[in-house]
Amino acid sequence: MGSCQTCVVRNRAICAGLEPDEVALLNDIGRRRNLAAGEQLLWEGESAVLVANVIHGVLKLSNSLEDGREQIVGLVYPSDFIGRPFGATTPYGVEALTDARVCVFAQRDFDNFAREHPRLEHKLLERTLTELDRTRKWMLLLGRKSAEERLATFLLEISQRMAPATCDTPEGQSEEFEMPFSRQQVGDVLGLTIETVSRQFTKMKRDGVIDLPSRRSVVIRDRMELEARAG
Amino acid sequence: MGSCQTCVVRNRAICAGLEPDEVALLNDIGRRRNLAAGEQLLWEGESAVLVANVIHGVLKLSNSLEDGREQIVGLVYPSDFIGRPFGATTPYGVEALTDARVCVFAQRDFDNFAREHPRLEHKLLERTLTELDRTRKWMLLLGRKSAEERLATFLLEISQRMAPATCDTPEGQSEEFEMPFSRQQVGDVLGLTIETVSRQFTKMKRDGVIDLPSRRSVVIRDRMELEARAG
DNA sequence: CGTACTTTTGATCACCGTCAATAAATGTGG
DNA sequence: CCACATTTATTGACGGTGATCAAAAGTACG
Repeated sequence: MGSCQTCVVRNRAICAGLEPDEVALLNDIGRRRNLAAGEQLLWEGESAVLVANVIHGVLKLSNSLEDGREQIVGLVYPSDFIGRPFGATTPYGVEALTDARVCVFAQRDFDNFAREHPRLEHKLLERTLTELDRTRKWMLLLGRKSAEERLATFLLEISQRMAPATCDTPEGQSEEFEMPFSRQQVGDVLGLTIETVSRQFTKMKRDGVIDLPSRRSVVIRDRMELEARAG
Repeated sequence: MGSCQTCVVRNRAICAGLEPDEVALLNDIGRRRNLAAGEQLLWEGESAVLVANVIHGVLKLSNSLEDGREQIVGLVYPSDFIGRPFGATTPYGVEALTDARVCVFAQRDFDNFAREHPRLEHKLLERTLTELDRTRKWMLLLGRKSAEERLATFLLEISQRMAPATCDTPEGQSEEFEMPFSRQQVGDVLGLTIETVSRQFTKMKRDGVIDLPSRRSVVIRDRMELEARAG
């Protein structure tokens, strides 16, 4: 079923930089799991039983209100970490947006391993700090940007995130990509309704900033203009 | 000028749980600094030169757009940690909302100390994970809640945060407190304009949910109703 | 007491949400 | 492979919430 030695994300995930014997130990306590698109891995508020690393696929982290309003609070890509170590409850739901493959650990096992391996904790700390920065930048979008600015910002962001999936360059941006999101999910990321998202897509296409060859594919025709519209 | 041994937040800040000799070392690399209300400690985008712990006072973390729109992305209270360890640039501005006292460290010194003291890194990791959870919960507010729900949620939150300042109980909530925020700053936290904030305050007062004895003081008259309005 | 700042209140408007209908894409069974 | 059902996205009409602009009231401070 695969091991850490052959893992495709071993150089980018938190496991990177561990000694071979440490990797072997981590291999023992983790196991691989496949998720179908739409399958839920963790539920908001449940006790925190497991953590995981993404091997491939895209997942969403979301918070909801009782009346059904939902906000996606994070998107998770290959090599990203999922879950809440050292905590009692999972603070958000986790659901696969595409078919995905993850490397899961019982939270207890992972916590113990982490405490004994400062190198791993350090990696996790750096990752968490980066994620906090990203999340706070997103708050500016949610609190202060218009619908057009939100969609433009979002398209620029995923054009970067989707790029490494196709080629091996760590940083880059592709002018043409498939979104792993439905319109509803784009709305849930941006704090907008599906109708507003659709109208903004149409407007940008009409203005020649982007092209929409199919439902979920986007072509950036004028990146400068898109950046200008991102606010 | 004060030392770690006599520090009022020593049992709650990241220093908690360190051995006496470790505390002494930390004492050597840090220094105290007083900030006047409105004084800026860090600027968004500048190189990350220092980190700090709050001893007393309240500070804001904020992101801005070129055109002046601002979003407060975090509020920092006594014993909280400020700054971006292990990073090149400070991702947000930090400004004192009240007169404040902080314990500052050169980022280099702090990073080195942290790497050599896993106990400290672990504390920092737990703190960062908790902060990330709190931040993500706030995204639901910014993305999906109405103005009334936002203000109600905010008042409930600060009634909790302000409580420990007056008494020694770690967890609690006071029905009467002074806000360290102007109306503009409340707006910057909630992603609303000052006028909308003011109108919502007036409405809640008119409805008997809260009372506003003075500019910055709030009395919660009907906590149940306030919770109902928080969504 | 006068000046400057903050907050409140009012009037108006625009953006985005809501509700509804249509269109397009996807899936299913004969 | 096509008819049909279902899901997803687009488009339209309309209304409400919150932003904007403007003025008045309240507060702080010399």
